[in-house]
Amino acid sequence: MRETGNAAAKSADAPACGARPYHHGDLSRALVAAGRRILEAEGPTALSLRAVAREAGVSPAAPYHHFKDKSELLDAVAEEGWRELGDAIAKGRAAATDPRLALNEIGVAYVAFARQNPALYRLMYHAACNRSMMPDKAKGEDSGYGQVREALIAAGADPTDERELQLTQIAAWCNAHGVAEMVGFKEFETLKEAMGGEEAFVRGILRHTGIFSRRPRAVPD
Amino acid sequence: MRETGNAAAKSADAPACGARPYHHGDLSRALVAAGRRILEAEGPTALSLRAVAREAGVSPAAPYHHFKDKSELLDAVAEEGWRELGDAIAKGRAAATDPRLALNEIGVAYVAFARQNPALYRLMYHAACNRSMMPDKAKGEDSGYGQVREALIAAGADPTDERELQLTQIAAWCNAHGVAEMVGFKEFETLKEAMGGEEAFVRGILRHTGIFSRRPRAVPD
DNA sequence: TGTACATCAGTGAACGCGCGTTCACTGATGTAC
DNA sequence: TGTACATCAGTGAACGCGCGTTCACTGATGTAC
Repeated sequence: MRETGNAAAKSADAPACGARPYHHGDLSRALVAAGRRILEAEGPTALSLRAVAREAGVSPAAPYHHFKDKSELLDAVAEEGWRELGDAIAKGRAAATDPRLALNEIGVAYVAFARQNPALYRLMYHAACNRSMMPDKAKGEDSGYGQVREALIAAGADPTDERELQLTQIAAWCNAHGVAEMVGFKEFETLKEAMGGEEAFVRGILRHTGIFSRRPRAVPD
Repeated sequence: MRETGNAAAKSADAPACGARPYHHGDLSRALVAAGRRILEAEGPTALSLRAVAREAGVSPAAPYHHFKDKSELLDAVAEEGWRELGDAIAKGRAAATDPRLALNEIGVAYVAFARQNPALYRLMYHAACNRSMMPDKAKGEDSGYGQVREALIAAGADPTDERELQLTQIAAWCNAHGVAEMVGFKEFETLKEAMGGEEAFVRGILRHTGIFSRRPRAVPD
């Protein structure tokens, strides 16, 4: 079942060697990757510990050398998701020429990520629901959440009014989450096509949620 | 296990009789109710067909006389949820004195419902994800979705621009969904308390999502 | 009003399944001397 | 450089579990005559 002639597993901290060692070398990482593959291909209900081990070509007991239990493995998958979401947002933000439009691009990037990884996104949401909202790494400046804050300030939000800033930040995040989860509904298919595709549709919705098209000061829209 | 001396099951279409008949009389309804109870008490993972039958005091095979399979039963539970959400929204809408504020009250009522029935709300969302967005009953004028549309028009939205109206309607729904799902995050606990409770917090977020505090024409906020 | 019988809505035992987790084990690795 | 040994990271068989669903059954109901 195990193909020993495979490409070498790439390890980050263990010394990288040419041939895949008997001891997998980076099973921890491989399991997370396998989890993502299952998530994308077969959906969240198929994401069992046994399935992940199977997908990674390893016995069902092997994961226990790397994760305390199933939920710890799932957390690791979710954490990778948060990291990637942060990257996607950074990319979207960088693509905006005018800082006032950055927030809008962040929204589009957020929704796009969730749509491209729907099952992963659900898992991330669930992981965030329990314990803290997001893993610590997703709270720093370069996290998606942190970037929204910076983009808001860059767009003209008052950085001295902490409460208002936080509320706006939360509202933006809620909006993006809502759009991300609902944009795939079949009900919207007709309108989506009439508008020339999903991205245009998403932009249309975001445009209506005030916050993403916020201007520095009240300006008639 | 079955207590035959119980209060009579109340049946809507079968002739109501004093003592609970051997044939349950309204098992279909009782199963849906049992499903809701499990959902609220033990969460969505506990919602198995067997658990529902158990909760209803009936053998695991009994539900098959009323529902094709598990998912049909779950759909019935979700549909009841959509009906109740519609009612909750109507109540919130009616509570607003000024039609311009109705949309805001709808948002608050929506979020409150989702927060009071979190597991049911998730189930509803899932049921809507597949098949059509919501059961047919949830699309009429008195459905939550339909009411948002009317409230928008009452608040001054242009009823002749169908596309814009639809986009606004969708945006409002997305916003409410996003807030409903994220407002419970532990991360927000501090801010929530500082604002004097969850409702104030929710109103604060909704106020920032333009759409719920929309005025007939552009007015500085 | 009484009886025969079809139909309905239950029962409870059984099926096969995949799951999370544990266990004693073993092969490979790396370190001390 | 060679050997002994502790440690690490796998194996595979087994556990008990609850699940969805099927099955032959049976008790209650309602209708025809």
